[in-house]
Amino acid sequence: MQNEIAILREHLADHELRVTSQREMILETFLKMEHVTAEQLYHALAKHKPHIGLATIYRTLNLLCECGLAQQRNFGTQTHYDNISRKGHHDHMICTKCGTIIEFENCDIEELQEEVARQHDFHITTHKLELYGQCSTCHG
Amino acid sequence: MQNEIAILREHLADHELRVTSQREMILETFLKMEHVTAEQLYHALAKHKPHIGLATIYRTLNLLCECGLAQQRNFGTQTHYDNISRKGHHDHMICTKCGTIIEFENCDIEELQEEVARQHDFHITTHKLELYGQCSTCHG
DNA sequence: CTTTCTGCAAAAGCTTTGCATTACA
DNA sequence: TGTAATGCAAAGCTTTTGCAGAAAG
Repeated sequence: MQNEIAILREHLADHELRVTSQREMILETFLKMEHVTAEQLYHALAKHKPHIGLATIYRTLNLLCECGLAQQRNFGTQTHYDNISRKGHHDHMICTKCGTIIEFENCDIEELQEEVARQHDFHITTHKLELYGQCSTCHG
Repeated sequence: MQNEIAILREHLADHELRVTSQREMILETFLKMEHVTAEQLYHALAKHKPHIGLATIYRTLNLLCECGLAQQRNFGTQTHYDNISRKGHHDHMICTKCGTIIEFENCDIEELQEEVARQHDFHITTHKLELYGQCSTCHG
């Protein structure tokens, strides 16, 4: 966690932006949760003093994406934000019945992605893989 | 194309919905385009008589998703709709510099996805894979 | 002290919905 | 001739933006 805060601070310094208690508090809470929405963060921080507005949450989440700590995902109607620094890249299975989200990682798939990219002379910087279907409790 | 119209008609019949000139016209235009937005379809059909409203486009695109002819994708801010019946499933590389979208298909990746799903006792019904980066003309 | 940040409220986009009219079956 | 579909406009949601006051450097 100290590491992530350092990354954020460095990014802020590089862009002549300021370290604020809100930004650090949002990052701290973000790191404790998984594929979170802005709304969820807002509620998680509701008791915080001083009060943190939704606009600040969005602004800070965009900052986190810029410095490589977070990545946006569009599962349903709302945008989810994923921590990609600590756990490394991972992908998702989404149960379309109960909404459960299972995270997984697979190096072989990533390897094949690189191969496909090479065939098209394309340089991958990031990717998103989502499997939709039914989880074990939902397909009887 | 006759095939897709048949699929739509069957879906409509099964659900006691009606065949209309708008629905068939929207499907016909949809099949001619790639990863299209509702807005783009609306403009493509602007000259059509009678005039087709944006709400009808959205309603019909949702129908096409329900009967397996289309799939939603969230590339940027707008939702794109993909034809998944004729070409089978395919995935995308998106150039973050120029916005070019390259389509590809890779059976080996799909094979590995099934394997990962089996490990988690998960049944895949559909998936989305997007590779972000720079295309050949953008990475010098 | 200057410039950035914040919270609030208003605005902006995309998509959905309500309703009167039109059109399918 | 009854029910569903359409077009329009209004509403709904999520996200962004403008602005005056607060805070960082």
